[in-house]
Amino acid sequence: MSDDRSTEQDYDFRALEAKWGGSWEEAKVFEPQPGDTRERRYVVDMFPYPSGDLHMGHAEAYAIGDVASRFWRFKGYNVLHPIGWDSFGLPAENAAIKNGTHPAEWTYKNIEVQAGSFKRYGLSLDWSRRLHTSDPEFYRWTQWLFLTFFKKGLAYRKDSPVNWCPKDQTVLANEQVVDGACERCGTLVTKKKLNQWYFKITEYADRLVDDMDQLEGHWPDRVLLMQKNWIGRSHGANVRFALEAAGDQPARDIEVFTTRPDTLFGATFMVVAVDSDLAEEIVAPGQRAEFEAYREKAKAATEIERQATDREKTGVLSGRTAVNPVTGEQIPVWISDYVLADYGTGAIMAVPAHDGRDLGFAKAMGLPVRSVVENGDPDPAESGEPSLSPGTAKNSGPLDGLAKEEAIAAAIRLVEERGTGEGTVNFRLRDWLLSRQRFWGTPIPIIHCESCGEVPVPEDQLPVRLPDDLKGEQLAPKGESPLAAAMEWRRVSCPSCGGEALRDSDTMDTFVDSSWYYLRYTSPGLEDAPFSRDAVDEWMPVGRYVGGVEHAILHLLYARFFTKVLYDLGLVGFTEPFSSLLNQGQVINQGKAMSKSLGNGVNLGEQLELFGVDAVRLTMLFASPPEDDVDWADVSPTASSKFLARAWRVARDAGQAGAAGDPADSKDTALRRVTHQTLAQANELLEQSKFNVVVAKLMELTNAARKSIDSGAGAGDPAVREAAMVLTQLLSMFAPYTAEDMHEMLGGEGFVANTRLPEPDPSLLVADTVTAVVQVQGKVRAKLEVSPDVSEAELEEMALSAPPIVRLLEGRSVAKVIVRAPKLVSIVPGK
RNA sequence: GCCCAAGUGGCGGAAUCGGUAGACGCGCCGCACUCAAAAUGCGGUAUCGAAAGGUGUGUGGGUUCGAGUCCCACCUUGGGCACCA
Repeated sequence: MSDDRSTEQDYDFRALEAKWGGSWEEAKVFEPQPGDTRERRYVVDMFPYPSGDLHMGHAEAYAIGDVASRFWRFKGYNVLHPIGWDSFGLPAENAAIKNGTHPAEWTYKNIEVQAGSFKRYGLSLDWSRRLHTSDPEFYRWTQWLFLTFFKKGLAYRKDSPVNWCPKDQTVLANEQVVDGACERCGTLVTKKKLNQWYFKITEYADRLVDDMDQLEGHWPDRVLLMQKNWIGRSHGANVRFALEAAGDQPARDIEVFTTRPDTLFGATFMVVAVDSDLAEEIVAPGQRAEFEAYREKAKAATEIERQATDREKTGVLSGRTAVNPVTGEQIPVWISDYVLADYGTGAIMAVPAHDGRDLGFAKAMGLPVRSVVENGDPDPAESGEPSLSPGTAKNSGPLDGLAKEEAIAAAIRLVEERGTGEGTVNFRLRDWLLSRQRFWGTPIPIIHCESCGEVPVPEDQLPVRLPDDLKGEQLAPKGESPLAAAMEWRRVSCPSCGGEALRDSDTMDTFVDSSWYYLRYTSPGLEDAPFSRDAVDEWMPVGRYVGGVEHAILHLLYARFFTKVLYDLGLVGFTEPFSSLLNQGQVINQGKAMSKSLGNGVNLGEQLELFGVDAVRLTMLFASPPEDDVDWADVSPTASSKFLARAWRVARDAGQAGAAGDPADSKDTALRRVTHQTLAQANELLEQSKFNVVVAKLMELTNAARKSIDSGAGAGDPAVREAAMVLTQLLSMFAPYTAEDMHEMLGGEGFVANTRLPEPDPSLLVADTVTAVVQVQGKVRAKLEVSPDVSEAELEEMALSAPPIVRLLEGRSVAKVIVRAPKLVSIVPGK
């Protein structure tokens, strides 16, 4: 039994961090070099927002990206792994208002703090490509891209009721409204009619769904599913119902969208959304007073109330009658708030027998219910439950007897022949509202001219810079952008007619910035374009994109949309930006998200002080698979520290023993096997991002090497040296400081980060004996040590003659023997 | 309400294809070193049983020589969507 603490020199993470800190950046270890022709790989971590210093969540996310990046470097790829900051956004503005300063002050101060922490954290980043979205050199190109979209007709302005956050005093995208409240501050969102800028993302809805095929298996299934549901593509038909003339109101059509045209014969009334223009247009004079009262009531209901799906249905008669185009029946047209104005056409045909909501309304208003699907369900008119099971059409004239899918097709043909409708596709997705009435964002580069309308700022006048003399209170929200009041900044001459004109005073949603930042990394400092086509095509798509699931829809959908538009414009040669996505879990504490109010926050800086960078990184990665949450209360950075010290001592001892010679000559083939198997397994596990298992394998390798040093071949054996070197390389992905020191102690040249992983020796991957299991009736009854290339016949023979088996089978016949050489024999005894 | 994912020791978690369940670590127990402790090292640790042996991957069923893994139903937890016609 030996004690490996015998030398006075011992593991000291503080000394290591001091010794190796900054050396990688100085030596440009992680900067791709021009002219490097090796295959490229691109690793991007979702860039941080500069609020305060890095926290535990960052520590996990960036550790994950770092292992991926270092692994590819070890495999010999030319790897790009950049960093930047998502540095526009509200918190900077709120801080500026509070402190009477400009948002840039707070922003860039925080960025410097975070950059320092990133460097300390030992990440393999290329610092030369660093970007900040709030830099004019960056947002100049955000503006250029906006104008490019604008010229293509993909950016437009319209008046519409928008989500408005009364606290933040800004509009919100649909995606930023959660349960009727502002995603950021939790205030209940109200509707406000405003003139706003939109990106026409709906034009790409089909491709955003279809191109997910490319991502299947490379993105988490749930993210793809969430996007699919969010886009909400549904196939169906638009059907026009003739609205009869009444008084001096002329006849016209009401168009509805339905996914169930097969139930058209069961449409016994229609419903128009109360807040739609259509309701306003068609309501009969006699019903107007009642309608307006109802509309006021509906408006007063909060979004939460309106969305409660189980509340009693309400509505008023429009006083008008429509004609069911297939039955010729006259049916009443109702107005209700259960129909959405901004989905489909804002009006529906109601088939109460086969739709729960329509049935609820029919029951409330005493309207007829007619079943048109034969499916064995009880009659909804009596049961009060909608009949939803698939079946065959009935009471439906020409459709009778057809199964659901055929009936749908036949119904579409029917309305198409009669010119009263057609098959169509509808989406839940709405256009992306991108303008914000706030200061700290990319100014929208449009000039409004009385005579010329919306005029793009000429390219040579970009960027439209934010004024830097607005401070503190001047930035306070007033319901319109703080820029609106900066008349000196706004007043310009029209680029088209030279007359007096005003700049657009809104800024862009920061998701516009993050929709293309990963492209800019490929072309740092480029002055005449946002990125070079050659550079993006060389690096893109991103081979490993790491970030939280909270961006499953928003950011990732927008970035995919941008990429498709840029592809159509010929600016990039690919249609999907991120070919592989990894969602890391959260770092929590005691089963709950860390928060000030719970008082369970863990401070990253403190953890780094206590245990060191390497131990914290290792703890994060060993705790669980990267996509699972890490509960800091369940893990032990102390244990990581101990392991690192053990590993470090292995390298120290091997280094001090000064081993020389070919590992192939070592007698310690057991250790060599472990080394090469670890190498092979680590390769496979890293490919699958199973970092926690890789760490377990490294612990086993460390233990095996320790054993050889203490009670085997000894520290001077070349097999020990080999083990120590492989350990050092693999460990460097997780614990870069410790590993650089181990590399040096082992007499390695330069940085371990610059080495390549050796190929495992295939002859060492097969053991000289394997344990074969003998099962009787599925239970393990004997184990045999056999050669890995034992024949099936031999193995069967050995199994049947093994004493425990012979004993068990005494007096019984053998019905069947299944042999899977060399691992298993399964015996089925007869009666 | 609809859709999805996951349930494995005291804990975090392992387990290519259906083939020895519980790797690795934490915690705990014991031992060595020490005056003692810390640190370090070594050993043990699913469960019932003295042992032989039995039982065990949320529950109940099924397929199979063999199921943590596949199928069906259910329970629980987490997530997404939520009057989207």
